[in-house]
Amino acid sequence: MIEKVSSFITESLTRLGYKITPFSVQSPNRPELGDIASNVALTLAKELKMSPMVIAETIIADIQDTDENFFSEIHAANPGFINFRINPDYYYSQLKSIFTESDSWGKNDSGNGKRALVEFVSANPTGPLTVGHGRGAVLGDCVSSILDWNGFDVQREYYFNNAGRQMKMLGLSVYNRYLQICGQEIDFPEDYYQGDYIKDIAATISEEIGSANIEHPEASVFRDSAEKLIFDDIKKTLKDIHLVFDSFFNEKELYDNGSIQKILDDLKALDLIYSKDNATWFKGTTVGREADKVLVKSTGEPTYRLPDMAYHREKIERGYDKIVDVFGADHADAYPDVLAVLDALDNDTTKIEVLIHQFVTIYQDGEQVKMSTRKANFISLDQLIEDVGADVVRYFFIMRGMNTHLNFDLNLARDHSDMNPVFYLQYAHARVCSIMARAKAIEIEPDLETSLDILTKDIELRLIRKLLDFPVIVRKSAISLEPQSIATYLQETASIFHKFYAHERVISDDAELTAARMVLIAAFRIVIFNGLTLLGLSAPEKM
RNA sequence: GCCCCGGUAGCUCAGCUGGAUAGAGCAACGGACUUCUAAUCCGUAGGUCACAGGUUCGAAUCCUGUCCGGGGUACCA
Repeated sequence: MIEKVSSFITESLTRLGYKITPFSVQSPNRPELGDIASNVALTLAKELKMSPMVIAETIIADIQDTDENFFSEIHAANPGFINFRINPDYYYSQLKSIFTESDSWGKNDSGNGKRALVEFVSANPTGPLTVGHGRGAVLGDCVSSILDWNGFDVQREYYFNNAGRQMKMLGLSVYNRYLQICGQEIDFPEDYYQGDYIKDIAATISEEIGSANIEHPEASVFRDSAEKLIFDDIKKTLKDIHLVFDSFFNEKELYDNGSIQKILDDLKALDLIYSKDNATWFKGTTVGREADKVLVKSTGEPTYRLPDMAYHREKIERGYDKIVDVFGADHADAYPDVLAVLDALDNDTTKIEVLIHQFVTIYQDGEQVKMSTRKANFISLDQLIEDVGADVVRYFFIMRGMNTHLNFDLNLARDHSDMNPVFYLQYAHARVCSIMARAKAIEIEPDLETSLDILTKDIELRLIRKLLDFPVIVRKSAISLEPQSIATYLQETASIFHKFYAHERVISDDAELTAARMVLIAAFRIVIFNGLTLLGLSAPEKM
């Protein structure tokens, strides 16, 4: 609809010989002004040295010439806006197309089947997923769905590293707990993993092997069992939050296939690395970065940056058209180095889009809970899901913009009452299903042959217009990659429906009106269902 | 010090590629269940959009500076 109005204006400008400058076409805040408004005359005023109102009138006169009964009214308003009123017949016909398209209403093919890779979570198997991981998990999943709805061929990938220093520490942490279980009095080192899950793993190992490995801190059983048990736990958590990855990528591959070495070789060929203090440094400063960074430590181990670089190059080489990374704010400083190196190595980094989400702060009983995998006190994502359910967790994580700090009030989330905004959406769906079930029982079903021009009440037209916005919202979300916009839209749409419900009856003695409203609510059900589905939320038929 | 995010109603936050009178939920107060689900709806009240400049016909939105809060600034990931 917006596109349609937009092209009417553009055609008119061309006919009038006006220069085509960027202008807005949107629905105004105040509905009484019109269905669609444009500022085109205001933007042209300076260029044409004419009064905006005069320009507006000129354009209106010209547009009316090409009118195809699409507009019911066009008028100019101070200081120079053009307000359009759309013929309700257009809305009625569009409403029916919602019904026809059903499950695919809202989808578009602007992605044109291009391949997109979304990398997220990517937690190493050193402990259970935290609430912080949860935000990235849900965000990444919803972003993937958004791209999917916009016609991309999407792959969800989890990147992990099961080697290196962190894993070594994990093995030793388990070993030390194992010693304690075997009855030895030792001081558990402060910089080891403190969580209770380490004790559980140690206990499991002790049951299997007894005290056989007391003398063998380096025995692979500690590290390997820990990795396996923790990864199993992570995968269970992902499943519980209804998240399915298409691929898990092990950093080890990058060593095995030589791509890490290749980054170093290529950088060396470009004279972008040097040795200092027995370590290998990247010349960040010569490519515009603030500081040089170590890529290979004096111990010979790479820092995390190096495999990240190799991994991103690998992703580009795999041929994706769009590569999305979802990181927590703690990674914000790392990715520019990665991009800088890829740029220097002549890779197309415009394909890479990095989404940074701010931290999650958990409040419990009015008190802030600090989270750290290494320390004992954190609330795992798993516990959270068990507490409040996957739908609530998912919704809480995407209902706020990703770059604001998220205050997650546990007590509120646990509250299964009307405080919980997820239920507002789900209740709207359950309600509409209930009406439809009731209607079906008396053999009334939505019928596309129904004449809809009886739907003239303000609340009905508001609802129709809102429903028709859904594809626009989906399309916009592909640009912002911000699932919150979908959530906000659904809240607004559900609100209009609830108001409609409270004031008007669907099933009544008026057969004509009943039939028309059946089409309306069937269309609403499709929109709310599709929106919930897009966000990975369930759409219950009863509550 | 430097970098990144944020500062909008009592609280949690929308709105931010500039548009017409700044919105929602919760909390407060007052109403609506013999009715298709009251997990809902209606009403009242609540604002120097952190502050100061600037750009513009027009700024919560863009620019600069200041203040406050969070995060980052490792040969940890």
